[in-house]
Amino acid sequence: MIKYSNQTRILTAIDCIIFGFDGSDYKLLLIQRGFAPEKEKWSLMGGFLQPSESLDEAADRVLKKLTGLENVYMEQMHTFSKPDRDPVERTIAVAYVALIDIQKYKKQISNDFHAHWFPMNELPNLIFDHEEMVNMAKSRLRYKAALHPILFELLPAKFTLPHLQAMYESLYETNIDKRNFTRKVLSTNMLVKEKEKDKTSSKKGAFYYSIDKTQYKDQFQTVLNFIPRNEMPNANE
Amino acid sequence: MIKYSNQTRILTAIDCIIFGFDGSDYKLLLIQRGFAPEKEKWSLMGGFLQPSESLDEAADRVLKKLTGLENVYMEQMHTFSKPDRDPVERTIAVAYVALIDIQKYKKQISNDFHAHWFPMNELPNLIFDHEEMVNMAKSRLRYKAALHPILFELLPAKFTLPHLQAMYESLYETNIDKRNFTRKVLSTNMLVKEKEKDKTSSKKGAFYYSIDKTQYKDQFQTVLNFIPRNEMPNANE
DNA sequence: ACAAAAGTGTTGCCCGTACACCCATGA
DNA sequence: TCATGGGTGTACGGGCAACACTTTTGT
Repeated sequence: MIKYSNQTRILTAIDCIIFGFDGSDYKLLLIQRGFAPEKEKWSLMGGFLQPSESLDEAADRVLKKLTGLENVYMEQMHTFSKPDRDPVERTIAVAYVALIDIQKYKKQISNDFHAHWFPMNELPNLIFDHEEMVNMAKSRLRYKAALHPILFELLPAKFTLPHLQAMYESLYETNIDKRNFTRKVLSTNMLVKEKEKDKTSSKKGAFYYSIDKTQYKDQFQTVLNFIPRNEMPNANE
Repeated sequence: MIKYSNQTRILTAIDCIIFGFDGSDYKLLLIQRGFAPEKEKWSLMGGFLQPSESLDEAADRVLKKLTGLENVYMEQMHTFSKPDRDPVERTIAVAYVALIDIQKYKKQISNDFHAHWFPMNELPNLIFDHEEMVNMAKSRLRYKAALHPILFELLPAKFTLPHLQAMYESLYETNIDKRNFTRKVLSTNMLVKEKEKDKTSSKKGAFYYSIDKTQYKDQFQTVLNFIPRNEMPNANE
């Protein structure tokens, strides 16, 4: 087969920005690079695009290799391309953002990569342009979560309303009135009240809720309003 | 310098989805390919990423080559990567969306590419996965324009309120109450009323307005509400 | 004079916000 | 019994949508 002539072929990398929420803080899953350059420095989990796979497949593969998880919420964010972003040789990097239930991950931890969950405000220095990727991902998450129920992807199967609210309050660094928040969230019909309570964080105990997946899917695209108008973030682009 | 070993290097293309608005219809600028494969078929304007440029620079270069325009509103949309999307050899394509004032373009037309503006509902068949790109771009434009004053990028320096309203009505295929629309738009302080009128589309004539660029930049990130709630589009991802 | 498009105000309703007390339980 | 966090209702106000007539001017 004839090829395009006189064009430069370069490497394509995938990097995954993996968010989790532990009940009070957002965390990022980072690895310690096992190969040069920048060996042993902290980095996003990544890999190179292989000949027979699409970028989405590559991202799934990379995420699974690190966490063991499949069918995780993940979407392509942005492609980074500064000519000198990788000092070894020219590489463009397609960044993916994944939101995972931090509990699920804990069971599947693979130690091959020296992975570690870092709280968002205590991130180590990262290699290459990975900090830029993380900053963009944070800003996009804030933007998107203000409009769509995307943060639910970070929750375990059963969670409490205070837990959910803490997740929003932490992301927007604000306090939300719990009566208004509860009313808004429940009015979407996306939550199902369970019979059991979570007694780990109070004496009275807080009822567990779970997601009504049908409602969730139907309403995922809807523009919501869990965040008071004044606290709305800016677009990032 | 040492390179990464055993990894596949592939071509990276840039494709530009170029939107215009002629006063009543949205249009897309397409070219007739001058080289194989699919020679003479209609296609998005594109090119290959060169060794010393970033993707943004490549997109600017490609857009300028076709239209002569610089400093145009353009942003990276998505990277397409199906292994067989280009039959010649594996190529990933980074799609950029540009919004241009169709009047400006007319003066600068470059005939090298047999370019033509097609109305959005009369698009020809496109090569490769370019239709998928266009569909995603349409859907993202609808989403983003419902929240941010991005469509102003399509307007000439002076335009009328009926012109502006037609642009929104066409994109959302809906009728908007002109009293409510005017009030909302003017309340942003982004528009400056000019002294002259446009008499081409009515006997009475409609006042020209222009953009207050300071206000526009300040408010670009704000979440707006020109579109009635019921007509709000869905997210696309 | 009439046709065709531009311009302009008011009302009602709904949604979003502010706000404070009681409940359940373990220690 | 008391301390801790969970759960609930109301009233007010602003913003959004619905709605129709007058103005201008070219023909």
